[in-house]
Amino acid sequence: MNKLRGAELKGVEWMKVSKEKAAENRERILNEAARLFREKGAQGVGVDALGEAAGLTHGSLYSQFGSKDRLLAEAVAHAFSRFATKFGAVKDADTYVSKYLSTEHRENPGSGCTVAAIGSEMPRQSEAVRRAFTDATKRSMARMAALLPRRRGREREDDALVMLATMAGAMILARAVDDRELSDRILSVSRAQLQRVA
Amino acid sequence: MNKLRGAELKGVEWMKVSKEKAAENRERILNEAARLFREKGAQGVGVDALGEAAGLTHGSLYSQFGSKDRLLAEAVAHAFSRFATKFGAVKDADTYVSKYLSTEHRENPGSGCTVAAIGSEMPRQSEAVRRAFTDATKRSMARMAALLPRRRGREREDDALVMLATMAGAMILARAVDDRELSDRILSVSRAQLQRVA
DNA sequence: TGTACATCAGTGAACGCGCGTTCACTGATGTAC
DNA sequence: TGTACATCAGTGAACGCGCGTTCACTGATGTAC
Repeated sequence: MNKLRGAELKGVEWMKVSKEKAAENRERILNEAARLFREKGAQGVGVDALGEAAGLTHGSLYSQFGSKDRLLAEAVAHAFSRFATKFGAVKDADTYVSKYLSTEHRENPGSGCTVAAIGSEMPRQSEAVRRAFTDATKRSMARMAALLPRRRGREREDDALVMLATMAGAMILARAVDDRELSDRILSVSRAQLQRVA
Repeated sequence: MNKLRGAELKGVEWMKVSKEKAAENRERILNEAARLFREKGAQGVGVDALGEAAGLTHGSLYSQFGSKDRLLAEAVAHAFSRFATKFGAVKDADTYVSKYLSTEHRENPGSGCTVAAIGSEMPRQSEAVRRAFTDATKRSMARMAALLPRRRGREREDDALVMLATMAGAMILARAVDDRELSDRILSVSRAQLQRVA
């Protein structure tokens, strides 16, 4: 029963965690939650599985976050942020599109775009979760707009919004269909069209 | 306890349903399931609620469909089909885009596009459900392609796929964000861009 | 510096609840004669 | 056409299970003196 993987250091059986260790645990919970929610959906993963993935019991989630819903809200923000980091080095829209609409991204929703992974579940989420999602979406828009060479200001943001919608929609469709050929085709024709426009 | 709304005709308390009545019940279950799954997600609605919405008990779902999953598979096909019917009279891509990317559609997921409503839940569904989704997606592609004036054959289908992806992605984003202004903006800029292309 | 003790991250048992599914039963329908 | 009975759509109680949450407890950490 006593797993304690989160605190198994120095070989002792049990050890109350220091503030530093608690902060590490929190980060680990967020990383695993951000992955699991994207892989299995908000309702597809329970508090036991979330705790276990971080090497802790479910009770620790309540110490750190208070409820599953508040963990979800923080995990959504975390997931967006981690995904953005993966694209931090990208300096042009073409590269962004290629990377986003890749088979590598399609096969790995757990480390991928949050919109593509759980976008259609958002209307049914709490206010806190939707606020986190909305704020992150606005940041995505601004980041995408910065990569677009033509236009400026509001119109550039408009273009960024349509690009984000197209990429997310294409990835959702590509992951949803049970036909490899069609899935590949959705990715490649969307890539081609976006790179023609950008 | 004894509700029997599905069979309350002629004022009698109980009456075994005829084959005709059973077929009507089946249709009613499918209509309600197609609505509820789109409104609440595949995991967001249970067999009790599904039965009750059709005026029956959950047991009747098992007589008719055998399991919740098989009902979901049939409901997905049904939902796509009913949505397509709403667009049956549309004769050009511009009108289709306007109707799809409308606030009316955004506010009514239960009678709207299945991709927009539960698209990102599809990768986690059973083979039967995904097959129903995939078949319906192919039909959507063919129908959309038929509305596109330029190009032909495979290239026209390619354009249709990108349009479908953009519309679904835009609707998912517009429904997900907790900011009316941004939501309206996503719809209008996507409409503008698609009508420029089509 | 050493001692006494409050703090609080994490544990694990327990809770009420709703889930999907099973099953014995009901009784009008629909059919065999 | 009339009678006897098999069929089967739908009922409702029961099942085992996993869910999110609560809570008394543990014990090293971190602090007050």
